[in-house]
Amino acid sequence: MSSSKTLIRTLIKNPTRIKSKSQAKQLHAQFIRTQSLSHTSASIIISIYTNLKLLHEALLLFKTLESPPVLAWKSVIRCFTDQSLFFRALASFVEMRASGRCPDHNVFPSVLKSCTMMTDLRFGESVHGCIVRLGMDCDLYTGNALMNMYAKLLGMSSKISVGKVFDEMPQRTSCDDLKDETCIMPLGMDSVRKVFEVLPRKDVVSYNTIIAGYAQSGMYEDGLRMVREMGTTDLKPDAFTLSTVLPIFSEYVDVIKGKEIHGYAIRKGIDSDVYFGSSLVDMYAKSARIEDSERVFSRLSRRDSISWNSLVAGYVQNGRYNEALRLFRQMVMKKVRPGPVAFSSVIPACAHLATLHLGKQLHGYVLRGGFGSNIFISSALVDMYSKCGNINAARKIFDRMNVHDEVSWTAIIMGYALHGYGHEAVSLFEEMKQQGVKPNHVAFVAVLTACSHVGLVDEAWGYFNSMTKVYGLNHELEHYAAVADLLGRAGKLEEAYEFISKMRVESTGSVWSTLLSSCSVHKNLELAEKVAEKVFAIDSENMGAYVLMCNMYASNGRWKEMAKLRLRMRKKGLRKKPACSWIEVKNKTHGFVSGDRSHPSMDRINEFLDGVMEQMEKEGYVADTSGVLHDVDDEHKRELLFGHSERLAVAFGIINTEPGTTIRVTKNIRICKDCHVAIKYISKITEREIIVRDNSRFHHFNRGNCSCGDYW
DNA sequence: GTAGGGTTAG
Repeated sequence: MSSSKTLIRTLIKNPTRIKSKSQAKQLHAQFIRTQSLSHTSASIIISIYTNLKLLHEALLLFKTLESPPVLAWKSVIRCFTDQSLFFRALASFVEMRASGRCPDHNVFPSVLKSCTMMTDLRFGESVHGCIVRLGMDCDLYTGNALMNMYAKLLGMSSKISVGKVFDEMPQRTSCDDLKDETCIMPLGMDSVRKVFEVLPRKDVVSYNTIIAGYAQSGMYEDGLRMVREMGTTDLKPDAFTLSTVLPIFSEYVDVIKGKEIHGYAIRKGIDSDVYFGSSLVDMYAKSARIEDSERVFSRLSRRDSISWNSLVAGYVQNGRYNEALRLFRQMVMKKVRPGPVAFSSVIPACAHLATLHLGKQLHGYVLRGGFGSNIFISSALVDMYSKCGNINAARKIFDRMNVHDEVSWTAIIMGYALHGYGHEAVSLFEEMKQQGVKPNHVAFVAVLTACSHVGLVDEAWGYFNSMTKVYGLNHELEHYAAVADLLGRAGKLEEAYEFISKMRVESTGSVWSTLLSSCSVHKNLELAEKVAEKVFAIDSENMGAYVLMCNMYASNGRWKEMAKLRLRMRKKGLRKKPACSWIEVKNKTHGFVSGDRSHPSMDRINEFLDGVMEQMEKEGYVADTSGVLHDVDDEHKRELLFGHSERLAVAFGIINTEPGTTIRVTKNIRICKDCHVAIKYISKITEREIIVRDNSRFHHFNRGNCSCGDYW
């Protein structure tokens, strides 16, 4: 190497010439040996150390400088930012200003990034003031960083910490120009737009930043407008642009536009990008094209935890719960660590499948991973425990949460509603409002469902009307359905019929079939026939309606009508979905199909049922065969009843668990009336708490009673 | 200096 002065001159021009860590250390040693380590040369070495990520060495050398020049300051600030030590980066910036050094345009991108990461908008605004005063608001990199900061911080206004950095700064009085600077900025994306317009030259990053800002604040049309504007310049969309734009089409469920982007990405060779790949998997899944998601996922050259989770979440969104769990397991086996988002995606799969043991396992993972206080996960857990039949565990998690939002409130309210504790649900709804949390559409579905399950007609009307009058929410199909259900259950069948006929949204087969089942409960065959025609007019293949009508004809002895209806079913190729129930015993799920005697424990089950039957009859049980739709004699009907899947599952549970263990059974269709009576007796005779989840709610059987109060 | 996946209902 030539003389130190020449070396310095060469390095100032191109400090990246030093490529290895040992080279940098050698250079440093050489300067010390020749006693030529001036302020300038030290700064250059600091900057070289920073480039090579030698944080410790850079800081040590920095500390030896009495009055560090700008180059040294900016290296150190960048160093801290790169190492995610954002507070220290900002503290250094304040110290630098206090020492009278004037920052150059290389300093601000790091400083602004630190403000963004510290979520301190006030500090960021004062830095912006500083930038304007130094005339650096036209600098491309600085402007891009400013846009990013405003987009992130103004978009999350409820979560930002105002002036946190200043308050913690020990020497804050020595930096007056920062402290007093307050920019009065317009809110939200307007600030970003303003910065964007000031920039004399824009690059791809400028466009990407503003597009992402619009996309993340839900201003999709403005985002897409910027993409078009970008097209009129000679700047071309890159991987960043595309992975920002695709989620807009997921939101719009516009698979045509999404596919166009996919095609463009293939032509540009961007389709293998991990970020873009995850957006693509998500876009196809949200457009109900899960096979396309699978195809994209299988072709990804590299997969990180987000790309895995995009497909897991996609499966859940499309109701493919077992596949979601399978993929999640596969991901863990491949040593890809699931983050908090992965848990909040996969836990709902357990909720839908009612697999308590898997849900509990995931809960364990969550706690070990330190995600116990994540509000998304906690809400999902509340829902999972309640759907798996354990409302007490759900309540415990709810009570331990630090903050409750409308989603967590709704989860617990819906939980109580489904378990038949309608009054508790209604009072929680009131508590939510009291605490200033505004109920949304789903919260109203929950509270109306609660009213419906316990027959709170007046309260339900109050809530239904308050939606539009107090909260400015539209009535959606689900709200109409809940009220119609409520009227029907309460026996106000004609009123319910009128209500559905006058709904302001298009009715569906399911709304009418809810009323149909009320007609069946209240034995109103005449109205049922009218309602059934409504159902078939909308949905001619509605199995539930066929079965209900067949049942009603059967219980009225109208075998001819029943046969006609069955013929109609057969012509359409419809087959009755077999009733099945399942139960978890020792972490294994056992399924039972009505009338199927193939389970290996069948002999023991029958032996148990025969024994318990004797006692039941002593206590006054009489088989209610009215629900059996077969045209056979009563003795045969009784036998058919005893083969019902829920009864088999309950019996299996009792003979395979310790005395006193709670029995949890899940059934795919509504629990049968006679089984409901029988299980009440069984709970009393065996002294067991038995919880049956059917397709609409939970029944807690205890000491001969059921939580539904026989109102379901 | 820029990007992707999440909770409640149906």
